This record gives sequence, C-alpha cells and structure tokens, in this order.
Amino acid sequence: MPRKKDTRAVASRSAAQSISQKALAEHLGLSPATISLVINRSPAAHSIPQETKERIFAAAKRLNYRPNFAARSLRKQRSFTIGVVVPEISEGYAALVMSGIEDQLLQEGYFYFVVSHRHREDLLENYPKLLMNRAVEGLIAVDTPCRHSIPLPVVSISGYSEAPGVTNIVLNHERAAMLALDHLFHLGHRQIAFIKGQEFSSDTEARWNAILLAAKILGLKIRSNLVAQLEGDAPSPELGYRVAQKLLGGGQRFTALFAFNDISAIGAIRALREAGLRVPEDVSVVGFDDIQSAAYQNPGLTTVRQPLRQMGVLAAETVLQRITAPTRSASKKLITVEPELIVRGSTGPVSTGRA
Amino acid sequence: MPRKKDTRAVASRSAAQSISQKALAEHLGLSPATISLVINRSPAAHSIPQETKERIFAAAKRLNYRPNFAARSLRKQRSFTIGVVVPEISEGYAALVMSGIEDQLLQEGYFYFVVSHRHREDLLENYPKLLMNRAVEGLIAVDTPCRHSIPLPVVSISGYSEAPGVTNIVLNHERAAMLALDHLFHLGHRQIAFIKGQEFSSDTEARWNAILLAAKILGLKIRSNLVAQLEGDAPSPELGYRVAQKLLGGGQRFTALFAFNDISAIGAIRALREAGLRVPEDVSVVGFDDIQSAAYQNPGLTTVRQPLRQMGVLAAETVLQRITAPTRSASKKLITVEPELIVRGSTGPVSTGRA
DNA sequence: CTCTTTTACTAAATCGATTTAGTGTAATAG
DNA sequence: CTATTACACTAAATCGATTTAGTAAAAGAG
Repeated sequence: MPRKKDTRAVASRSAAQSISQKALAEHLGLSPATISLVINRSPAAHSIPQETKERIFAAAKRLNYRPNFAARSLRKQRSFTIGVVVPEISEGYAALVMSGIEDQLLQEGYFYFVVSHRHREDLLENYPKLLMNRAVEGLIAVDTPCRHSIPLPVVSISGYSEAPGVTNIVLNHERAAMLALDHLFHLGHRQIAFIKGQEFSSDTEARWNAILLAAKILGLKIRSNLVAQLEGDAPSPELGYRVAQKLLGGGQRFTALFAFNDISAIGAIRALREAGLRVPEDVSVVGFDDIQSAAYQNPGLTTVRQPLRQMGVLAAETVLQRITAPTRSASKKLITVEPELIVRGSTGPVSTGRA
Repeated sequence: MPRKKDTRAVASRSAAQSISQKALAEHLGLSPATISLVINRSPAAHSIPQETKERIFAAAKRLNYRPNFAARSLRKQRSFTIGVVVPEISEGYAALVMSGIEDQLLQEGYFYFVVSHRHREDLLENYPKLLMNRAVEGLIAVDTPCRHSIPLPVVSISGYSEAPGVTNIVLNHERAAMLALDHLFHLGHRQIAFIKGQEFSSDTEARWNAILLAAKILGLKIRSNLVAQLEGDAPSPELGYRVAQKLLGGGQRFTALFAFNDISAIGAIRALREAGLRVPEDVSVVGFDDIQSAAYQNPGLTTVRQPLRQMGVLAAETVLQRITAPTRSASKKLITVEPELIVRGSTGPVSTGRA
C-alpha cells in the first residue's frame, strides 16, 4: 500500500541526529584534526590526498555529519549572526527593509535575530544588550535611535545617530521634500497642510527641516495652523485619521496635504472623505515611503518612495563589510539614498472653484 | 563644554568587551565553578553565603561579565533559538504572525531566525537544513509545506502536514467559508465569483473544499466559469487584479466576489472599478485575513479575519512546550483557531436593478 | 647512502562555560 | 572527646570543534 510513499523512513534517516566529528573520525580510522582540516578546506589540508578527502566527504554525507555550531562558534569566536532592531514587525516599512536585509545576510552565510521594541523605553534599552549576550557580530537598527555607543559595528537606517561606530543610512530628505512640494506647487497648490511624524521617529526632524527649506526655496508660506503632528505609536492609519480631523477642525482651508508616511496619508484620506472632501478634486494628498498598499488605494496614493528594500540590502552589506574588514570601512559614517516621486491619482491640479 | 553630555565615556565603559568567567573568578579570588553556580542560581549554591553571592553579582556587573553564549550553548546542548520559515517577509500576513511569535519567544528567553523561501524549491529544501545546522531547537513553518519529516518539534501554521512530529495550527475553514457565504447569501447574492489561492499555498485546497461544502449547505450553485485561480508568487494585489479581469472577461455576470485573501481582493476591486463597476453597489467583495490595510480601503473591506497574531503566539507556545516537555505534548497534532467575519463597506445587498 | 624535503597525517591545547564529585574546616550531636 | 553533619568552596571532566606544532614514513637530492 504505497499510498503515503515511504518518505518517512528515508527522511528520518537523512534527517537523523547528527554525529560528532570524533565519531566520524573513529569510523574512518582518522583523527578529528584531519576531518576538520578537510571539511573546512583548510590550506593545511594540502598534503592530504584527494582519495582520503573524498572518503571523508562521503562518510560525512552518509553519516549525516553536521558540525556542532556552538563548538565551532566558541572556538572561532564568531557567531555569524547579526541583530536587527525594528520598531514593529507589522509595518510595511520595516517588513520591506527586513526583506532586503535577509537576502543579503543569508547570501553571505549569516543569520539574524529580529527584535521589535514598539517604542518602549525598557526594550530599547535592553534589546541591544540581549543581542550582545547572544554574541551578534553587528547590529542593524531600523528607524530606531541608538542612545549608547555599542562596541560593535552598527548600521542605522533612518535613525541618524552621532554615536561613534554607527554608520548611518539616510534618505536625501532635502530632495524628498523638494520632490513632493515642487509637485504640489506646480499643480497650483499654495495652501498646503502638513502632518509631521511623531516625536520619537528619528526621521521627523530631518524631514521637517527639509520641508522648511524646500518651502523657502519655492517661496511657499507654511502656516502654523496647517501643521499637525502624529501622536501615538501604533502603526495604524488611525493616527493619520485623527490628526487630519484636527487639521480640518482648525478652520484653515487647504488644497493639499503632505503626510509623514503612507499609513497616515491613508487615514487622512478617510477623514477628508468623511468631511465631504474629494481626493484629489478638493484636496491633493501626498504620502511618504511607497509601501505596497499605497499603489492599491483608491485613488492610488502619490508618494515619495524610499528605496526600502535597497536600504536593507545596503545596511546588510555595510555591517558585513565592517565586520570582515574593520579598518578599511570604519571611516564611512553616512550613506545617502535617493527618493523618487511616484505620482498616482491622489494629487491633481488645484481646483479653481474652491481654492 | 558639556554640550554632548558625557554618555560616550560611560557608555563605552559599560558596553565594553565582556570579560571571561575565569577572569572574574581570579579577580574575586574564587574559582570559576563558584561563579557559575551563583550566577545561574543553581541549587548547589545553597551553601554559599549571601555575602559572597552579592560580591559575585556586584563584580559581575562592575566588570561587565556576560557569559559566553557559545560556551554555554555547547555545554548545555541548548541554543534557545527557534527557526521560523515564511514565504515572504513583506506580506501583511506573515508579518502579523511573526509579531505574535516574537512576543512569545522573547518572553521565554528564546530568539529566532527567520528565513523566507519565496516559494523557491531549492530554498524550501535547504533552509530547514541550514536552520538545523544552526542548532535551532524547533521550527515554526508559516504557510509553508513540510515535505520531509524533521527530527525536531515543528509547528506548522496554515500548512497542514501529516508528517510525523508536526503540530498543525489551522483555521476552521468550514466556519470561515460559511461566515462569508452566509453573509453574501443573506444579502441576496446568488451569482458569486471566487478567487482561489495559488496551487502552492497550503490553504488553497482546504479553503476551497470548505467553500464547496458551505455552498452545498446553503443550496448555492457554484459556476465553474465564475471560479478563477491566483497565479504567480509575488505578494501583490496585482495578482488579484489580473484574475478579476479574467473573471470579468468571462462574460458571466456576478454580484459578489469572494477572494482568497485581502491582497487579491484589493487588486480585484481595482479591476472592477476600471470595468465601471461600483463596489458594493454592483459587486460586493469579501476578502480573507484582515490585514491592516483592509480596514483602510475605500470602502473598508469586508473580510474573514484570521487571528494571525494569536496564531503566532500559539505556535510559539506550542513549540516551546514541545521542547521543554516533549512527552506530554507530543500527542497534540492539530489546533484549530476560529475565524471572525468583519463586515465593512465592500459588501451590500444585491442591487435589484442589475443582478 | 645519507640528508633534506615532502607527504600524510596526529597529539594536545584551546575556546568558556557547566557540573559532579570531592575536600578541608567549623559547628553540632552524643 | 569523637562522630557526624553542614558549610564554603574547588578540581577536573566535559561539551565538540579548530589549530599549531610535530612525527613517522616515503620520496628526492646530491
């Protein structure tokens, strides 16, 4: 009755508990040293004849020898593991970055631990320590402030830190702000509302300064009663919804809204709609990040894209570089990546009837 | 000039390279054995006076002693690490599950490695092995088939597997299908289109069978030309968009659409709109999963919620249980979780003018 | 035929903890 | 005053690899 095929026996053999190097050595009538040299393709194995090497590889495969990772790690003082600190796992933002990090790290034979601090002070404080207890060889912090300096290569994405030993990967905020404002400006918008990021978000300040600069260059006035700030730390459009309501309640008219990120833009659109305003006919909305669902809003969300996946890849490349060639790469403190404006349906020319 | 505060010196001291147990022992004039017993709060330390214990703890803190993880891991034959296998990191689905897993694991002192196979055969084959090489103590597979049996506790979420040693966490598909169909049925819908999942998705078959069953119970006919299947493996609404276009092109009218997941439902809505159909006036749409952006579609997406976070927590609890109390929990093969219907704006009564 | 070099390995130290079986001293029991 | 028990530790084996220094035998040089 071969209904369930006989994968079971085969599998359980091939996946059986691994034997030790010593056992393998005894089985072959060799010493563990020899096994080690051959398995690791050490140059010291040059004098070992091909035939013996093949015997070793064959037996290793047949007996399912897998070097004990802890032993190897202990001896070599390497863990081949990186720690990744993110605010949340559930956000489109962090997920994209992580996927870039993963690609790059696994390719190079590293694994990574992820921890998410959800902006809790105690976790922010403790997680780096926990990761160090686990002997990670480097840290990637995504949108996370690095208070203490850490005796490890650290790469920070969007969390600009002056701490020594930190390489920062940041977006060209000036260009990002200019892309968005210039787009709105050329559509005729002069009354533009802004949603700033939360205090804790490391991008908030830089982005805002860039907006101020761009506005100045364009000769655009920013009214303080058209500026509101996200509050709360759930990664939900709800926050954008609330802050947009506040803006609407302020009484000051606006024909365009530049949100801190796509998530809040999505919430804001809902608030606008509920207030009877059409997007983009009455109010144009620009988001930030270009998370996946931005494209599938109705209308599609015009947004400033951050190359999130690429930033993840870059971060991984950079930590590994700093781990394997500490001196040469120690100097690079700042890596800038470029934004891109993605124009979709949520922005349009200012309507003469209303503006 | 205390502009930059002096966190630097303090930090670099407190985060300095850790010393070894032996060094700590010498510093205290004790033996490493004693340090170990005290630090680990071993019962064998009962005879050691409180004063000495405090001396040890104080020195450990002052000299920044951190037990070497590899050494401890080697000796105890434990890694306190779990492997998590997901199809993609970028999806709302996996992200929510992972966040549940993370919570639970970190709480219990475990870390986890994530790998994403993107449905590539070679990675599906290799990643479990790589994880085992890293000495993970258990595996959580999210929406991922387990071909081979693995000599480790395995918990599978939405990837039903008969392999020995696998605990399956599955949604009550029958109830899920019934919730959705019953909702549509009571709104008057009789011409319902369906988007099935991809072949490779482990949920596809079970969900479809449940739909067939629910339809039968309700006395609902399913027309084969109103059934289409997702193709391609990118986690993007694009797939739903394409398949909905195919359904529309089929010429057969329908007043409702039940999609395989929220992502494809979102894409499908766009296709419907482009075809001049209004949602929900002309076509009601039901999604599946309740990912975050479902609530912030316009209109909000009616969907069958899977308790994704909870499934992650449950999976983590279960692996840990199986690791720490192997015999007692080995028996549980199946854990069922319950869906919930979330009614939002994308479904409405069938319109008499058009149906 | 001796001396050097190469070949084909191995012994043993090491990485940094954990843990078991003791050891020497002090206190208490009988 | 001896026997026992409790106290306060420690020596040494162990986990499973890696790696350096070395050895015995064979090959090659002169």
